[in-house]
Amino acid sequence: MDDRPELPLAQLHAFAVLAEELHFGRAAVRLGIAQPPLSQQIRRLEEKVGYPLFTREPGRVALTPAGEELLPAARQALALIAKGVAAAREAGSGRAGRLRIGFAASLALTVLPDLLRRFRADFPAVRLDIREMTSAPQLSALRAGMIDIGLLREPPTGDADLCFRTVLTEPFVAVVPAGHPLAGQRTVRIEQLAELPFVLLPREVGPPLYDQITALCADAGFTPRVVQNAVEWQTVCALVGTGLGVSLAPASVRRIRLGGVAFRGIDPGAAARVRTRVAVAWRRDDANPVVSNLLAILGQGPESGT
Amino acid sequence: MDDRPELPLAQLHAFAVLAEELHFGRAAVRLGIAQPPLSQQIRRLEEKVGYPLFTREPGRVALTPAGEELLPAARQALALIAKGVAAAREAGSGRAGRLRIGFAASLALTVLPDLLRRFRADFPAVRLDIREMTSAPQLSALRAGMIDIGLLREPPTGDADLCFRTVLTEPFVAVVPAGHPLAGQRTVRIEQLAELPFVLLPREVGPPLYDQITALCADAGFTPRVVQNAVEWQTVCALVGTGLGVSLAPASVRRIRLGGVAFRGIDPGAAARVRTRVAVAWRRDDANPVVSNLLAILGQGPESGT
DNA sequence: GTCGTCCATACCTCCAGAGATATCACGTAG
DNA sequence: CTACGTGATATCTCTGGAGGTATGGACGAC
Repeated sequence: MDDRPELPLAQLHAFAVLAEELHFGRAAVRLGIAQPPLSQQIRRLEEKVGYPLFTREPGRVALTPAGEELLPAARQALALIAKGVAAAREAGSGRAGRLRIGFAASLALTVLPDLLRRFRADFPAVRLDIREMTSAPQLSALRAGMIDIGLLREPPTGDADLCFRTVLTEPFVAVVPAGHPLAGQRTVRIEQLAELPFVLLPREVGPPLYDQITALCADAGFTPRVVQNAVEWQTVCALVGTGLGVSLAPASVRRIRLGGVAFRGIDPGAAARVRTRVAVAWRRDDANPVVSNLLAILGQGPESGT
Repeated sequence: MDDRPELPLAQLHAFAVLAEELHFGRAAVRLGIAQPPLSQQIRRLEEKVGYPLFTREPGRVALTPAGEELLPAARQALALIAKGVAAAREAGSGRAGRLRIGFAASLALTVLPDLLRRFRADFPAVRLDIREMTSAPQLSALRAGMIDIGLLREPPTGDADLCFRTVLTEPFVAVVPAGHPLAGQRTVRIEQLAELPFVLLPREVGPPLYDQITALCADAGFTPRVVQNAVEWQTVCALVGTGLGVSLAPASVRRIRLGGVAFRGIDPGAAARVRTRVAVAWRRDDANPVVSNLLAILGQGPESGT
């Protein structure tokens, strides 16, 4: 069984104030109580400590050596607790604390910067830990409590522990070497990619997105011949730029500025209307108010004018 | 009016223990109470903070961000107060604290070392500030609260604010140059000093002692012709050693080992029975228990065998 | 399903202590 | 001397909260 401190904090506060004023009357006024209760508080405290803390010679109140020893401890403890409670309230309200965000690399150029900027504007005291992760690891990191927020593509549906909300949807674009004949067209039909070598993300990085891309090809009557994998879209585009092959990618890869690679819209038709979804993910039972605050900001929709 | 903290320290303790155990049952056992009261304590604390501090998912208790912020503050504050109270008790009992001692230089060779050694043996945690001061300044320093204990010669009587207790008495000795004819005698009669130049302390350093010495001379039928003042007995003896003159000094100056100076007892008679008193002085109203402890040690009398 | 674990809730007792007012005791200043 | 300032004491009220027991509800293990 632990030792139990039996000093009410209120008494220590009275003690600290009296130690400053060295005058029962004035100290009582500062405390907002009458003088006799203050005398009692101090007496009780002295009883608990076991030794007098003040000398009361008529006319002058002074600290005893024992009081001298207790005073700095009392002051520091009071300050610590006041600060601790304030910090806890900040954290409790979501105005402060920590938020660990995992994001897919391709989003570093689109939704992420805007989101971070707006969140930081509203909650400057929240420490943001952002780390780049592909989609599948985000889901397990969320479940393990390693991150609080995930930003990923093509969220799975019907997850028991996790919630998702779509942040934006975007169509696919064809990624072709700049020198390739297809780069000369304004738009590309998916069938035109049928015979070409493909550069794609490995399926494990994000199965739903991979499946969506292969489904696009299947609808066009072929199975893409993947000659090269890369775990980031930046790399995929760079490889396409070397002429290694072509790819199908979410439209936001257009933001990647690389020489030797061209992005072309998909030709009108069913395929052009297929869009990939970017979603935010969080634990369904996460009570962290910082998470709610971030979701609220996302809920306001993208800032107008940007 | 000051802000008044309204967190009982006991609740913070319960919080800290629960934060370690993360289990209401075990934490309650450690606190020595039943589980429901602990739940209530935590609930009350959460109400006062305004936000939940723990998440209670069935099977697992965990800290919320707010609890995470509060915990270190609570821990530190509890430790601080425990230490502060312990220190106050040490100081209150006189086992720790500070003691400022003023002492006459001539006592540095006699009562002071023994006293300090014995006091430190019993109260090793007390910080001793010792400073050399002549008698008169000791009295004002005591009254002003600059020192707590004085060690001086020939204390005044009937002081309203200060108390004195005689620590030892000692006879006077004649201090003569080693080469002087008087140094050849086993004892000296005071009359034999009548025509010789004197080296003495200035009267201001300790009027009663000075008056006592001149009274000795007056009883022997002469007024000493003082040719040189020195504020410390060490210096007086050194000057006597140079042949400048002779002196009458408390016997403990024999401890001063200097070449060229001889100490000789006073010849039997009334003068040989005159003794100077060394006393300890303290404020009558001083409640500092460290002072009482030192006086108690002095009260035991000098250690036998030394 | 049943049991066991674990925390919350409800309800009760009880008292320490916070607060107030009135008064006393003691010094000091006029 | 009286008046005032200051702190301690006496006495009362009242309530917050600490503690208990009994029980409920949710979940997990088997």
